[in-house]
Amino acid sequence: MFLTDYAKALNTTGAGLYGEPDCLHGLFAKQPAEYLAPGQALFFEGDEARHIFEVIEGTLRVFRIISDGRRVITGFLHAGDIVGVSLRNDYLYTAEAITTAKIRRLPRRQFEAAVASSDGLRQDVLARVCDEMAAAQDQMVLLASKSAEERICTFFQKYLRRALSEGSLQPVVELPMSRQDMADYLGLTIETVSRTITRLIGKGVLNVLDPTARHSIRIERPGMLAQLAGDDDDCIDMRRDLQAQGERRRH
Amino acid sequence: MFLTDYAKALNTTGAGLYGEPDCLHGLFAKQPAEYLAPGQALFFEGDEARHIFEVIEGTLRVFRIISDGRRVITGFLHAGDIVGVSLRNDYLYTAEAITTAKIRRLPRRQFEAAVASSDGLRQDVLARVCDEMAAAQDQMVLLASKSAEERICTFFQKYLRRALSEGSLQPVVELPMSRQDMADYLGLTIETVSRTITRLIGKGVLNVLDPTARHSIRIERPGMLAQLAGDDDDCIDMRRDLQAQGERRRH
DNA sequence: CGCTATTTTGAAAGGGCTCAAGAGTAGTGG
DNA sequence: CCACTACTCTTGAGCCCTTTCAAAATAGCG
Repeated sequence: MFLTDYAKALNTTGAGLYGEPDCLHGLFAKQPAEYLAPGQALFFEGDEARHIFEVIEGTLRVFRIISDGRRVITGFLHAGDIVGVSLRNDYLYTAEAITTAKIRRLPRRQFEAAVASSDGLRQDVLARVCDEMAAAQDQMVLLASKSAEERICTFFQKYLRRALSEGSLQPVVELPMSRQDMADYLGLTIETVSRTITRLIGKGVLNVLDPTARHSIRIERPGMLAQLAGDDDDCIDMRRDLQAQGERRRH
Repeated sequence: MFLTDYAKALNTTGAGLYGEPDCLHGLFAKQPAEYLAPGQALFFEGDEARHIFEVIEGTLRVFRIISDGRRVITGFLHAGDIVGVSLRNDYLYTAEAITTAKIRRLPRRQFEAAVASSDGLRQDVLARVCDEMAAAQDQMVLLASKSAEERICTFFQKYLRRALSEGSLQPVVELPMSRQDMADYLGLTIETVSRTITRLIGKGVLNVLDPTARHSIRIERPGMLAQLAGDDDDCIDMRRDLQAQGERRRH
């Protein structure tokens, strides 16, 4: 069975035999698509991590349930994301569809065989793991030090950037997730999220397009949003100085 | 020059030629040791990530300075830890010695060549990256949802586990870092850290061994510490039920 | 149109933060 | 040996932001 799997991996992924692009997307391209209904889980925390998944369409939330029953969302998955790479035996979290989602899956062994046999795939995997770690770091900084307003603005700014980089001509972010999802992701309560957004509307920073569609938000003042997000990069200049000070102090 | 590096990598690491153990530690073993004084930086956030490091002795803090000048510590490094793997072009954070530290370094290219040529090394790298992601997840959960007391207890518990697994016969944790370091790591202020520890001493959970050495802490009631840390695992049973409920609710 | 789920809004309480001062601990040099 | 200084840590009081609890408003859906 092991050998069969391995052979299949070599056949379907080709390891370069078919001249496929050396990227992960190509690996999944030939797998059948699967669909998840909103609220349906892709896998559960604690389950044996048998597959790696690529998200083709839709959005998923990745979360853990803690002892008091609350939910902590550690990230969202969007089209193009791969989930399950940086895991060992078991899934560390549950992944659940927010919208209807289209995904493809690959058995772990098959995935690993393909990656082991291709430099290009290895680089792609490494790059994605690096991005994942960078995102985790940013989230730690956000949770450790930012106010509710800064968290919300950082969140919107991230989605605004995504929308613009995907060619959107208008500064409008479509948020598939609920206010509760945002709260669980940002380490806040739903009330604080709601209140903060109301306050941002009051300041003229953003606006809800249509009361009917509270998930579409137009950013009226992107510059102000960036400021309120509170990670101005003009502090980089200060860092060396601060650290130099620290060293001087210590000696 | 590229070829030289690559050849050197193959020579020194052997890719199995010399039968070295297929682990990362072996990769670094032949590099010269370097020493860092307390407070000295190993590298700075934003620097080009030219090397991978292994910590041989001592403790380092890994942190970022945010725009308002505060410091967010995202982790500590101890003997046996490798730093710099899950990075791309630049270091995302500064790494700085807390105690005198002994480290070894390997040029990035050399490291990558060695890893590319050895299945064993690849597995080791993957395992470490997985651990790093798991730790980041745990930290996000801690920062998003735990009270000051829970954070402190979680922190002590982690160090207690480490001490016991390293063969310590007494429930004593030696904390090389300052209260300020703990605060910046746990997303609290130094005052809150201090007050919380005082309160825990009052409850009889722990004790500071010697006023002279405030960094040595004896855990008087490990069980109570675990409870107060607030991540009882008896909630796993509930998770399925809760999630099943969620699905029922949605349909 | 009526029901349910989600979101918003309000008032009160609490936990951690800020500001400020005090205590304990090296390290230095007379 | 002790005064002096610098630094870390502790303790105290008041305040502010977020949470909690409660209810109203709005949206989604059969």
